[in-house]
Parts: sequence; structure tokens; C-alpha cells
Amino acid sequence: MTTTAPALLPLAASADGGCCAPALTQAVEPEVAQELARSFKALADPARVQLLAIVATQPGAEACVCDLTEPVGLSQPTVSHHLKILTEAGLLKREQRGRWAYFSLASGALPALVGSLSSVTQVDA
Amino acid sequence: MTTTAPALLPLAASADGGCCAPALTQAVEPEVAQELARSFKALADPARVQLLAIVATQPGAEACVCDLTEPVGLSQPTVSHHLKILTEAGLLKREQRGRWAYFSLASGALPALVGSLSSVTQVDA
DNA sequence: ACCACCCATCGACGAATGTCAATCTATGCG
DNA sequence: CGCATAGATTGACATTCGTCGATGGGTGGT
Repeated sequence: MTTTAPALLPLAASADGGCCAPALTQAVEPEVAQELARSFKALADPARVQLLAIVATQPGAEACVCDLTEPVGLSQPTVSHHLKILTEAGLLKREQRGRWAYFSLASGALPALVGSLSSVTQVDA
Repeated sequence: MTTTAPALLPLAASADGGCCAPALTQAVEPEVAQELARSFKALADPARVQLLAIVATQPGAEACVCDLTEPVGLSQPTVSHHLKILTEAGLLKREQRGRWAYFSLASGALPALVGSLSSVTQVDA
């Protein structure tokens, strides 16, 4: 569910009538909007953006929590909390190896978001 | 400032040493992360996603507030509030014409976000 | 001049969020 | 078995956010 790629502009049909046309254009299903907002909300925190970037730049594209606490300057529980949010949003993938938890990019979620955003921009198409 | 296109992966350099390598990799400047988070925060609400989509699908790619209150099912002050947030984030452009305020997509901000997100995905490049 | 209309701002309220210290779970080592 | 370590969970707190009703500020029609 979180890794789907909802199109942002499924239907469009509005009347003219000057300004305040009823604008019945739903333009995007409310549930789709909600799901997109959930993904964006996961990115709506500086710490989480940093975490995502750090994980992405790691050699194996993966990192454990102890690698992440210091760069972001937050406590271990807080980092764990952010990682959980990113994971639940489908942006990160958690893999327990030994006693370390390795986090890596969940391929698919980010491109899906990019696609949704692009669909808004390319209205002229 | 809000329409800049910050790259998400400026520098990357980490040591090996098994798991808990210091991971000094800043990977992304904190201020860049904060700015990106600000943009994403503007999209982190279903109503704002809907508003953005509706504006994008309008015939002239613009809409006034009265066109937007009904589709999202929120009160006029709330819609005005969301539009202000989207505008301050650089995602929408406000133009007062007569006694209506027309909102349209601010070209540049969305592509910038797409670029930033893509830079994370294309780490393998 | 008055009034109707569009929209922004203000004040208030409940809900959600980010953060930490303290604690718990589980994995591995000796 | 006992202990240290990695990480998640809990509880608490301050802050921010989303929402609305009420009000204010312009603009245009009569």
C-alpha cells in the first residue's frame, strides 16, 4: 500500500462561468491525496531527510542505528523513532542481522513519489 | 529561496570498520535538509495535496478560493490558510485580480523537489 | 453612500508531533 | 549462566498543526 504509485491527476472536468464555477473537479481522489500526504509527512522533518540521505550515501546503501545517531545529533530513541516512521512509510527497509538493524532504501517508494509529483508538473502534456 | 533546487547528496565519504563506523558522512547539509523538509511539510496534508492537484487541473491552471472550498470540504478560512502555506512554500503563486485571488502553480518549485528526490534514488549512478 | 461579496486575519481549541530519560527485549560473548 | 551491547518501547512534556467561528479589509455593483 505504501509503495504504490498513485497518479495525481486522474480526471479533470470543470465548467466555465467566469470565476466561481462549482469546480466539481475532484482532480484527485481524497484517499489518494491522503496516502500521498502520508508519504510526504514522512519526509517533512529535517532529521528524516538527513537520515534518508545518509543511508543512501552509505557504501552498501545501508546503515545501522549506531551509524546514524551521531550525524543527526539526536538521541538513540529519537533516531529509532524516525527510522520507524520512514520504514512504515515504505521509504526504508529494515533488516535485522545479528544484533544490528540495517536500514536501506526501499526501492520503489521514492520513484513513486517522484512520479506523482511529476504528474502535477506536466499538466501541459 | 524556497524555489531553489538543493541537491540531496553533495558529499559522501565513510570509513569501513564493520558496523558502527563513525559515519561522519554528513551526506546533506543540515540547512539543506531543513529547507527540503519545509517543502515536504507543505505537501504533508491531504487538503493541500488536493488543492495543488485541483489548481493544476483547472483549465487555466489557476483557481480562486471559492472554487476550492467545496471540493476539499473545508471552511473558507481553512482553505485560505492552506493556500497561504502552499504559497509561502513557493508551490503556488497568488495573483489578485479584481476581487478574486487567483492561485496557480509556481513553476520551478515542484521540479526542484522532484530533482532532489531523484538525486537520492539515483545513488547508483 | 451603501451594501454584497471575496478573501485574509485573529483567537481558540483539540490533536498530532518531536524530543528525551528511563526501561525493556533480544542477541552475542565469556 | 551472567553480562554487555544494539535497538525498540514507554511515558511525559513542550511545541506545532489543522480546524473553525467571528471579525476585518478591500473591491465592485446599485
